Amino acid sequence: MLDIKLIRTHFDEVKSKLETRGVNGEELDRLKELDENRRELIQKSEQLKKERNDVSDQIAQKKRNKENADDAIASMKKVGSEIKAIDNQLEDIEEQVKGIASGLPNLPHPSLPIGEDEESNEEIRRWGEVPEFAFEPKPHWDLGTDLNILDFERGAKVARSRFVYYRGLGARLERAIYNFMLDTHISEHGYEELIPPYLANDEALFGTGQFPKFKEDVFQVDGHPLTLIPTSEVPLTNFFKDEILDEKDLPKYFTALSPSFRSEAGSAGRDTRGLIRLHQFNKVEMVKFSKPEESYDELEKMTNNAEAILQKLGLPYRVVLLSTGDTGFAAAKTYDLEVWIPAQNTYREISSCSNTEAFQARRAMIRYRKEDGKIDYVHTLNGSGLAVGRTVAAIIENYQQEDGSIKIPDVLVPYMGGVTEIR
RNA sequence: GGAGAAUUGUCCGAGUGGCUUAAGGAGCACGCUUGGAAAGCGUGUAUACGGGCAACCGUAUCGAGGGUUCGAAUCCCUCAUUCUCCUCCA
Repeated sequence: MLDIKLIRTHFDEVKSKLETRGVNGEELDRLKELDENRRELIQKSEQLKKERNDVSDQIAQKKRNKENADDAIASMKKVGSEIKAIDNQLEDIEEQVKGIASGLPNLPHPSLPIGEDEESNEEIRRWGEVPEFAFEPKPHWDLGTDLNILDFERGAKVARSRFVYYRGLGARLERAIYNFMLDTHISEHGYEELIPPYLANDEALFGTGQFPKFKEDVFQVDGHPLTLIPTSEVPLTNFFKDEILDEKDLPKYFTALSPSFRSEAGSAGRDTRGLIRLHQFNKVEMVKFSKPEESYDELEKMTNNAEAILQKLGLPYRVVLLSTGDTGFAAAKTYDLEVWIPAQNTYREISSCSNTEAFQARRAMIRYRKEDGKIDYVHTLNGSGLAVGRTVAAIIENYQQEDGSIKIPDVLVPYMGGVTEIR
């Protein structure tokens, strides 16, 4: 959610910035009109309430003195119904204001390249050597199926398409990877580990920005006001929902492993094979709560934390700064980490690190008290560190050998009980 | 799932329709006192929204949302959470 006062005072600036993100300017004109209307009604209503409070005191006084107060009571009866009428109108307008305001994306940070989509994204840096194979590299779904460590057919049989079973050393590899990731973040990067709820209520999903606009992307539990989390960003960020933190407790870092559930409505036909786009996948998430003035430093550090995982795993990747049009709803600035996928001869997203500034904090009411006693919204950041399934895919493909076996990256060998390859 | 009790400010806690602008206490901050500290005394101590350059003023908030009333922390309804007992369960 954007600051309504900012929209009020810097209207044209906000409007043109949001237009770079594909927002229709007319919506903002309407919002401005509603906001003015709203403030007028608030003043009317509050003035009448003051009158009612004052006269009620007088009535109480008279009653105590055993005097007659019928006239005052009669006139307050009228004021009461006036207040009710105005408040009803106000409620209606506030609903409309919230309807528009909660659907507006965050303002883009000035450093973003301006553009409609991923075509305008800017590559920041590359790391690692893209492997040269003396043979035709196979896609991970063929390698995984042949090695009997991934079973997509049975996943589809028991659930539906886009679900998978990991088997044997495949399951162990997944577990090795996420344990390695969590251990690295908690012991080298200063994060506190959480195991969060995997279902969240509507308020939490509103807080991080999935609701009300992106309901079709998630799985909701029939008969319960709960949704399967599409990312543990939801329970991690909402951990401090409605709380006022102390400045000395900032920055605060959380990490968690969780499954993520996504309906993938609208992605029919894309990545239909393999581990890249499933309805359920494991992800190690990083979330930070930061003072506003430090949040962009924290974003760089968080991105580096995610990169450290790829580097230790020896997976080549590049860092991409998303354009205004490609940046997600809640984010002011996002770096994507894209890992090399040999069989597709391209880089594919494996992490996304964002600073949402106060956008989520305002929705979830996460604030902090400064040294001087003043209260302000924190900045929240989130990033994948990393998507575990896609990491498995990247390892299978980048570490494949001519005979179809997979070499295990050195850092994972201890987590694999000494296993150095899968064959 | 069934029965009962509870939810008040930073914390504890009083408060069954109007002298409650939420008593009292603790904590915290500042001041007085002191050689210094403790004790004592005094003052202050929430959040949101609206108005105002500001000082400040107004409105709302006693778990949440509705309702009754001129007026609700207080009465009524719905819901959430916590605790106790039963049931079930890993």
